[in-house]
Amino acid sequence: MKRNSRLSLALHTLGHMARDPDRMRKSADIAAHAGTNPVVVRRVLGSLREAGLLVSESGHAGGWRLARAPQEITLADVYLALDERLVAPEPDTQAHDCSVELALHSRVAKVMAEVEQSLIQKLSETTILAIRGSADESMEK
Amino acid sequence: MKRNSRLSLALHTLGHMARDPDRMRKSADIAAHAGTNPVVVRRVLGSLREAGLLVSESGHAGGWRLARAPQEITLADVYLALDERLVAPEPDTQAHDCSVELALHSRVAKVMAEVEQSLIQKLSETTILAIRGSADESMEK
DNA sequence: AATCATGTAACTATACGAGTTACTGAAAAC
DNA sequence: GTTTTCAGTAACTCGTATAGTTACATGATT
Repeated sequence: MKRNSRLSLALHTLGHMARDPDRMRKSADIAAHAGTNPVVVRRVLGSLREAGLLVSESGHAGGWRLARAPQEITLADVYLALDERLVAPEPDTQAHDCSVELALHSRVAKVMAEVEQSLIQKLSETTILAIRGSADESMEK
Repeated sequence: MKRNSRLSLALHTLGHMARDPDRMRKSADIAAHAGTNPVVVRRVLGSLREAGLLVSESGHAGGWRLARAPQEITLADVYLALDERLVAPEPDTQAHDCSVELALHSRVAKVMAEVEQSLIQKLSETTILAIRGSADESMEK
């Protein structure tokens, strides 16, 4: 894996879950399908659980499941749950003793905030139920 | 420094240059003002030179200067010159054997491309001449 | 020729995220 | 109640990206 992999993994997994919301999925199976590690899956899905998108259970019949109907979960929900902001939080550069830097920061921050809002708006227009291909094959047992 | 520092450094420097376009600035002075290293400055400004935004000269009266009028240079020009794309190029994940992943990729890529265009559009509305604070103090000799 | 700037290669340091191992705890099966 | 099977999590390794640094070559001016 490389970059943006958390969001990719999350959306990919929820895309599958949307098709069969009642089925419990083990992190090991999800990891195998996504080509990664069960611990990585639990970490990412753990964030989604904290955001109220998923529920998890231990034990024999344990695993992961959607916490609500797939048409009630948008790509924006997932994006926000992962707390991955497009714009770097601008590490509050020390001692703004330069007026140019101050003016620059405020201008760029404004543009970035607008773009971020625009992204969230666009993502909110698609639900995970709408993410699907033409055929249903792998991972569907 | 940390992340996004190339763009910050570039914009910051051009913001200063816009006020006094004819003055030559040495990478050492720019680095001192920005709190970084002369080689780093030359690397970043070198990209801007390749994009036709700056010119550089060697020798005694050498240094860096704007290649054209500051009102003819927008933040978008700088952003594009650095070739830093907001959206990760989606590393063309191997073997799309999963329809969900395919559908997901095309949908997300479309949104990201739109957002990227939106960002460039917004950045193009501000010139480096417009980036200025109220007072003019440091680095202005 | 001496000086002073950029240009650049090569290396180090650091930060971050994915991946991995190894455990604990909970719930169901037996 | 013991075993099995899952999630939860800490702690570590590893790969990679980028800033920073050192060193030196090249070019222009004095």
